[in-house]
Amino acid sequence: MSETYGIAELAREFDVTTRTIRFYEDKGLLAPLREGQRRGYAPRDRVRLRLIMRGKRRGFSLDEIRQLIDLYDVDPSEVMQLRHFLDKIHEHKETLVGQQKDIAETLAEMERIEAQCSSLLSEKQKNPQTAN
Amino acid sequence: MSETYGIAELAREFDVTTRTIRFYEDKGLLAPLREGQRRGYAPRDRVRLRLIMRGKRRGFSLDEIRQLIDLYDVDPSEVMQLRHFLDKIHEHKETLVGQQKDIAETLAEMERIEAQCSSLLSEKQKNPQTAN
DNA sequence: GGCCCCCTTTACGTTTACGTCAACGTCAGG
DNA sequence: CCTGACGTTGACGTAAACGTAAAGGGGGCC
Repeated sequence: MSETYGIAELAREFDVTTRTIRFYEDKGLLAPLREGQRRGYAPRDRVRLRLIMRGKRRGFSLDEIRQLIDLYDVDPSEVMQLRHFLDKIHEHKETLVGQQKDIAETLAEMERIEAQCSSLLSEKQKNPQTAN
Repeated sequence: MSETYGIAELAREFDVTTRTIRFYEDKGLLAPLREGQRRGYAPRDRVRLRLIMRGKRRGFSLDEIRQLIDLYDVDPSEVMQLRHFLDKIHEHKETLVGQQKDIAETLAEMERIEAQCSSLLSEKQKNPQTAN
């Protein structure tokens, strides 16, 4: 009834080990409820875990990820330094835009190589004997 | 006259230590010339190093990065398995597209938070006394 | 009761990506 | 000749991010 997930459940859903999930808790990335001894994961923990995975895919360290999660987590009604908060958001946005540029460049190069390569392939299929 | 860089020179340019550069060589990511005992880095090595840094920023392991560099490095006239090569490119492209999506999502959320936050800020500036 | 499954903590092992230190060669300048 | 900057290899150290094994509690069910 309490609408919480077990650790194994969560682990299966995100395709990680329970060890990993506990490790994240150790590092302050997750903070599940305790039902007696057991951990109880609420929907918000699932959201957090999703954020963690997304961060990892982009190569952030767990430490960086924790800071980012904290951005999501701030209760705006209690924020003392809204400006400072906005600054951090701006910073992160710039990082993201930089990464987008990086990726776009790489993608462009990939497609250049790809085109060059597949034209070569079709050429070989026409006259397989021709060296050079 | 030989147009090569010293290791320290390169290290300064990319803001890494010489140790790091030698480490990359150990891992097969760089292959500088040898001038006697010393390493001589040609422009192509600089290009490689730039690729390495870009890969790292996106969270790829050195091993993955080596494979990607090899993609750039293949001499098309000697490629035996063009198809396999194209497959790898496709794979990598999909990873990149996935990352783009990740970033786009995050950016959207950042802007949502930002808007919400800055509207709160302007509200507080109008009547600073009002709690809640 | 016996078995299975899920959960717990503690603790040591592993891989990656370097840092750090030792011990030594080499060459230019004073 | 001495110092100092720069270079070399080799070996050991370390932080991050888990894996893995040990040792055990608790519940369900047949």
